[in-house]
Amino acid sequence: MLPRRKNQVEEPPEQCPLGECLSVIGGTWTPNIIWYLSEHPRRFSELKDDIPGISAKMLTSRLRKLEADGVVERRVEPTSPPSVEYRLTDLGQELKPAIDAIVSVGHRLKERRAEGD
Amino acid sequence: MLPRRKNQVEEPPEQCPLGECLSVIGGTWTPNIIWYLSEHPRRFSELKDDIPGISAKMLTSRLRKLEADGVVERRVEPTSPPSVEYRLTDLGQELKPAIDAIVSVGHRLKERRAEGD
DNA sequence: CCGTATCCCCGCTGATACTG
DNA sequence: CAGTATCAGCGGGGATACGG
Repeated sequence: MLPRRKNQVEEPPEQCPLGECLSVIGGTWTPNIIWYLSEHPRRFSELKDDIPGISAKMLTSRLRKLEADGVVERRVEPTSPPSVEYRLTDLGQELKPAIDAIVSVGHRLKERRAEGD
Repeated sequence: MLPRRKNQVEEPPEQCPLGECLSVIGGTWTPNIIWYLSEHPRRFSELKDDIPGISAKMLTSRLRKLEADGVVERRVEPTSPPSVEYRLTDLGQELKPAIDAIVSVGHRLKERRAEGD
């Protein structure tokens, strides 16, 4: 039988660029990574240690995507034990207000639920 | 007048409640739905028409989840042609700053890419 | 008009083992 | 230390058909 080909749905014209930003910060671990990097640059293992539960694979995956999105810069220190530092780019810094806003409302959501909404 | 908010103390080693909020606005269509409802209440068909490409299934699914999250209220008008109106709750309104911040940075991401990033 | 039910693809994510 | 490779599972999301 013929392999059923998924209908190619054309991208819906986004009225507002919400998808643009959420495709950047929308992953499971991504916002946490950005949040930690927004404080200061960190090395791979530091991030892995700061974010309990994340696997090396996912951390790599997310960092690579963030690099591709131009929000994170990867800097290799050619020391004898190799060390790689990640930091937010200028563009990445612009995500901070959005992250902060999300954190803020996130707190209220938790409070609301704690109150037995 | 708003009651004075809790002091923003720095978060303990606990992770920031990004997931709390992103689990609410993190769906593919969810932010758009919230965005449109933040302007004014809309009916089911209006939303479906305003958001090109969304299926009834997803619209229902997202609206039900937003209801469960307490950010959207469903109001049935018992008219002869049945009509259902959705609107943001008070809690839902609190998401607007986050949405706005995301929209804002979303614009910059688009601009940045348009510049031949 | 306002949904529900079903099927199915595919990308995200985890676990584990391996490399420079 | 900083990753890569591979297998496997789950759940989001789309298409279609049907119900109130």
